[in-house]
Amino acid sequence: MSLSDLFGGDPVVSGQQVRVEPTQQRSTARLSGLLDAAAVVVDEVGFDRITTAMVAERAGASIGTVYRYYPDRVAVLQALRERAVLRFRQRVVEQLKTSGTETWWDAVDCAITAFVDLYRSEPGFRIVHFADRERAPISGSEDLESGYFAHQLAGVLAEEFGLHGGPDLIFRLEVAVEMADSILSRAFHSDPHGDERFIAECRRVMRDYLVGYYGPVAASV
Amino acid sequence: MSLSDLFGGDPVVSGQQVRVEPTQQRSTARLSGLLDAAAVVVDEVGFDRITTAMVAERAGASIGTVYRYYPDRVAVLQALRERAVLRFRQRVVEQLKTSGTETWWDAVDCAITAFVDLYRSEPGFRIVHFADRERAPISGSEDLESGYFAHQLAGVLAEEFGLHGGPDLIFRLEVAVEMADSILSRAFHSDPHGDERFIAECRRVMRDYLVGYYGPVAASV
DNA sequence: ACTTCTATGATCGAGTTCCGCTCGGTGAGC
DNA sequence: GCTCACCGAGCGGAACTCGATCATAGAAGT
Repeated sequence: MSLSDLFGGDPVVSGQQVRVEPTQQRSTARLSGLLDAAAVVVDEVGFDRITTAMVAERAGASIGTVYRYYPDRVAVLQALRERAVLRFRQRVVEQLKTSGTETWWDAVDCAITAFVDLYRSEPGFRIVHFADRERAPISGSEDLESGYFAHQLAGVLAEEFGLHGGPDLIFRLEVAVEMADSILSRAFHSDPHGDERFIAECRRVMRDYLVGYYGPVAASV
Repeated sequence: MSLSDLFGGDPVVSGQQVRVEPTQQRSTARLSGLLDAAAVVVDEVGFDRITTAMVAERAGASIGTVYRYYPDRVAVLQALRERAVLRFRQRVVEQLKTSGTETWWDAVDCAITAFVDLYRSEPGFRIVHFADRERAPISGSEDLESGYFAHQLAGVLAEEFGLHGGPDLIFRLEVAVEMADSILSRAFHSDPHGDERFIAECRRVMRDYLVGYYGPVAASV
């Protein structure tokens, strides 16, 4: 169970994301082009002022092309969100490899950093956010992005740093992810670069919360 | 500065909420009837599948009536949210009066309880949530519901329980409110009655977080 | 290899449907 | 009778469809 396995792959949440999987080369470019356009437009006009026509025009495509790939307006934004989350995971993996990761806190800290970077660099992410509660299926915990991510992170922390795994760890991590997401969302609400006070407080809260259960960082079990 | 002053009144956020303030008796009933209908419908079909026609029909009114009171579709949902938040404040005041409130923690605990009650009893609140980040003005902290509420709560805690007031207290309370909102949202996502594990964890997190800054509950100051 | 040739993927955009919202006309309250 | 409240057909615009048209990959022929 490598890091790439844990953090790669499709999110569980995705209903049928695209109507037709593109096979030709140009269409793959179209698809990502549509999402790029959607990202820019959603940043400019907001979540519910965005129209399919805007996205199409910005991407240099026609309306029909948008609907070839996405069943409706919101599906486009959902896809945008999912792509961003995928990039988040990749960034976490990247940072876990490069920076020396010795304790479980280093890993969590990496995730927070990646999250912040994502908010800063990914257009539209401020709007679509990390988890979409609205149209997630109302069943198990893993159907939520936070739950899914918590699940994965629990795997890493248990395997790589010997934290005691199991449902308790997953539960606490899900709580942690929810908290981090909300504080960081707040940090970026009024400040495109992220209010450092909230970001710092987020790290502190995460650390205190998890240390409370899993002991000081230095002597992780 | 009494409790009722602090928690009553209109939220700062509200743009023009209603177009015309109703003067006759029946129209007041219509207005709340519209919100009741909106609450039920939004629970059934979700935030962006709800149509003004649905609300009108469910309330036994016509389209025109909806638009007499609310400028657009989202304003209805915003009004629904604001009414719910108002009820929340009233509930907090009520509980602060009835249950013996001796320490600052009692007050915070009351707020959490009221929040949980609100999620349980207020239709549509699961969907419209506590704070509406999307269309809140992007400026100061008090423009957000969480910031506004934190501000008020800070006033109470400082005045009534002698906590050291000022911007730091407000900041920490805003972080606390954001965390509580997210954890409780999660608690109610898949369980209409609220997952007790998340609710309990919410209390614990709040307590630990605030105790870290303001000392043990027994010896407040 | 190099060129057709063709099945199918991809694109387009006018047209349809549906929804948000207006407004002039009608009824109810003071 | 004067104003407030209500209605609902109708308008504009956005979501979404669908058959016609173009592009591409890869097979078949030379």
